[in-house]
Amino acid sequence: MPELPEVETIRRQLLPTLIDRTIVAAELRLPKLMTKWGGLGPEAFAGHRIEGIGRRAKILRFRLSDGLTLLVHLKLSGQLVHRAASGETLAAGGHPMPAFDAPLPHKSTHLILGLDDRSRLFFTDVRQFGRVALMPDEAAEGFLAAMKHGPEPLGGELDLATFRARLARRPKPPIKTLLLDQGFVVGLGNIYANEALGEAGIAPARSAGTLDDAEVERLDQAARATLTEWTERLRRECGDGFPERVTAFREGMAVHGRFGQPCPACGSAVQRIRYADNETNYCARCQTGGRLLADRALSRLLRVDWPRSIDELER
DNA sequence: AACTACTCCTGGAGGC
DNA sequence: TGCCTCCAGGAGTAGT
Repeated sequence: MPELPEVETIRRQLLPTLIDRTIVAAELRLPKLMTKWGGLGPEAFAGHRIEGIGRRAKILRFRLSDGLTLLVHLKLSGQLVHRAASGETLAAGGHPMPAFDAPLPHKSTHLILGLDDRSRLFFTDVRQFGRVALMPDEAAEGFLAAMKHGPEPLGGELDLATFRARLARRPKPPIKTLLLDQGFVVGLGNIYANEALGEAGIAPARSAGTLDDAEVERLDQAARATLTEWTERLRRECGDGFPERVTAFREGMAVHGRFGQPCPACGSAVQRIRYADNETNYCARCQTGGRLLADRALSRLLRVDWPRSIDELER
């Protein structure tokens, strides 16, 4: 569930409470958490100070003293909670289950880092998809480079020319599939890809190559704007005391998770299709790009549930 | 080479 | 109440 806005928000939450803390102990309760990505074992944590927290794509990158890097990917259900010795939650983010104020460690807490002020950082992940790796800096750089991530949408790395050029290289796949591909552009997951397509008014099943110049420009704008706006919104929503809202907050979405509810723009029911292994919500009236028939033919192949109202829309 | 389908997991929701 | 099935959805990998 955590996509770029959530991961970026967690990074900002954790930074002030973890910076300059030294790790004094580590307890790894689920070995595969650290073996899937390779790197050093949990015994290598002790004695290293946290000097910074960065981010590449959806991966948190902790810079540790003595040339070590800690990589953390929350995947679908990972969560990080920083608790003071008193039990007070100092910072938290990621999947909101278990609740951020629940007793820790939880049965799904897989890694606990003890810090020099007796606070602790808990990594909890009920579905065990998350990954943690501790590596020398150069190894971490190589590891990240091998992932061949696309450009970062926040911070100016992605612009219209770049977006257009990358799109032109892959004209065939459905545009939604491209947006989800971290090699195309990083940061978008199912939620924000749905929202970006909604904002741009482009049907998710269209082949990328069918987008005209204006649509490409709208999508480029929408992708960056969606991620930027939600990052800011989460930051504001978090404020100083509501970290549980980092991922729980979903009010204000136009199409994602709103199957059957009225599209905020035109009022027709938000539709649902399934492909690329996930659920896509979109408004069939606003997001056609004038290619409704082509979309419908494609979507039959993709086991789409078309609404009865679609025939009315075509008239 | 370029896509798509499957896989990793478990808790919660909904049907009966 | 409880059992079953489905669903959530990042991303690596296997298959076509």
